[in-house]
Amino acid sequence: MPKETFYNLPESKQKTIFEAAVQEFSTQRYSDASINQIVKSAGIPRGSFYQYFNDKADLFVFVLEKITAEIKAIEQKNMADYSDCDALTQFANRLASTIELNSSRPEYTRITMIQSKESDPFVKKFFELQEEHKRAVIKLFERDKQRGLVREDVDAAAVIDMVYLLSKETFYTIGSDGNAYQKRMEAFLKIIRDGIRRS
Amino acid sequence: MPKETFYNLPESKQKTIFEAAVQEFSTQRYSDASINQIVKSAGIPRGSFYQYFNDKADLFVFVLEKITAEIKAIEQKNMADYSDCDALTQFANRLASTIELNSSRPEYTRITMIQSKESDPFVKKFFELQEEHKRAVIKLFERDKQRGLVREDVDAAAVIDMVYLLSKETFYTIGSDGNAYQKRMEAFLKIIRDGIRRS
DNA sequence: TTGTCATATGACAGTATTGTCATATGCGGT
DNA sequence: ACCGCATATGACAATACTGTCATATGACAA
Repeated sequence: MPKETFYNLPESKQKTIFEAAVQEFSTQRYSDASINQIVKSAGIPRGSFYQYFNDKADLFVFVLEKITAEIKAIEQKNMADYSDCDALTQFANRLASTIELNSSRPEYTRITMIQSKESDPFVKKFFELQEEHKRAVIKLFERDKQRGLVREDVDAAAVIDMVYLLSKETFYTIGSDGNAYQKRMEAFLKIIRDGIRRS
Repeated sequence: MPKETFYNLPESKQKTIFEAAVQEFSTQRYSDASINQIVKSAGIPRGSFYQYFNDKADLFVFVLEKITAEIKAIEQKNMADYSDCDALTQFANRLASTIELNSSRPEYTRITMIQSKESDPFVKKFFELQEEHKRAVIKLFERDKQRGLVREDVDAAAVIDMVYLLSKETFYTIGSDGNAYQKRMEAFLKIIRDGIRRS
């Protein structure tokens, strides 16, 4: 948590520091990210930084919480439009929300891409698929099975893990090009859809 | 390439240094790996290291080439037994060779796991699916289509990318537990198989 | 004007890294 | 016994990083 002094700062200065941090964390892994670089880019003295934040971890959490909040907001918004679709479509759509953010704030998604490769458990936990979310999607699969869209024997958890993993990695490698991502994921999803469909 | 002085060393000492490097690269990413740590663990003075190798990259290439050669050897051996299987089975089997190595030399697979997350392009290129391999597997898919095992409209390249990606990531997250890996990959492969099968 | 207090600042200590280099060592041949 | 050469060695320079701390600054209140 940033110190009180940070919140006492004029908002413009808060933003300058935040943006400098975003810039650094979107190009360097957490462990490689340099406070020196951030203060230089924000144009504040090194000493001041430690007046605002306890340490690098403090800043990192601050930045990531702000970003994940934005992603969640977009996800929520998109969720509504798809509430009647099959489980796979809904899940894939939720993942695609990141792509939407990519057009307005590409640095945010770059942070996701870079930091999700960090092995430090402290960083890792920000990028794990929440068990709670997973359970919700499994429920959707149950509904699909009852509807007769999906075969009874399909391992829903495996499908979810698969799609999550494919999406994350595809996004990581293809990165900025939202169209290419969508196209590739469609190819993957087609195969999976055919694999779980009731014939 | 190691310098001549390295190869002039008694083999036991060469091995000691190699093992020390394996130890370091199996626990630290390339950029974080420390020559200091390696020479300490090998029990040689820092100056000597630079007598044997030009720099860290030199050592890294040496270690990785040795390891990939071993993996390839196991792959070749396993290939033969599966030459009549369908493309997916053969490809999955080839990937599983890593698992076999895992039981005899778990450090080697740990290197694969850790270093494949490195963003440095110099490191990255060691872990890319070779285009040449990919083409070979696509040919196998063509055969499967002719045999009537696989639907004509299936995008073979997508299937390969998918399986490669899933395998790599599953191995990375599950890691040491070969059984769990196999089980998980079977769940994934079942879905894909059903997705590409000719009904 | 003076005093107080939050904040600003950059020098500093401590630590780690890589690659170089001058010198020491020891072995093989003469 | 001696010489020369390949190799062994650790001190060193250069660099980068984090977090701390004593002091400077400037705003506001009395």
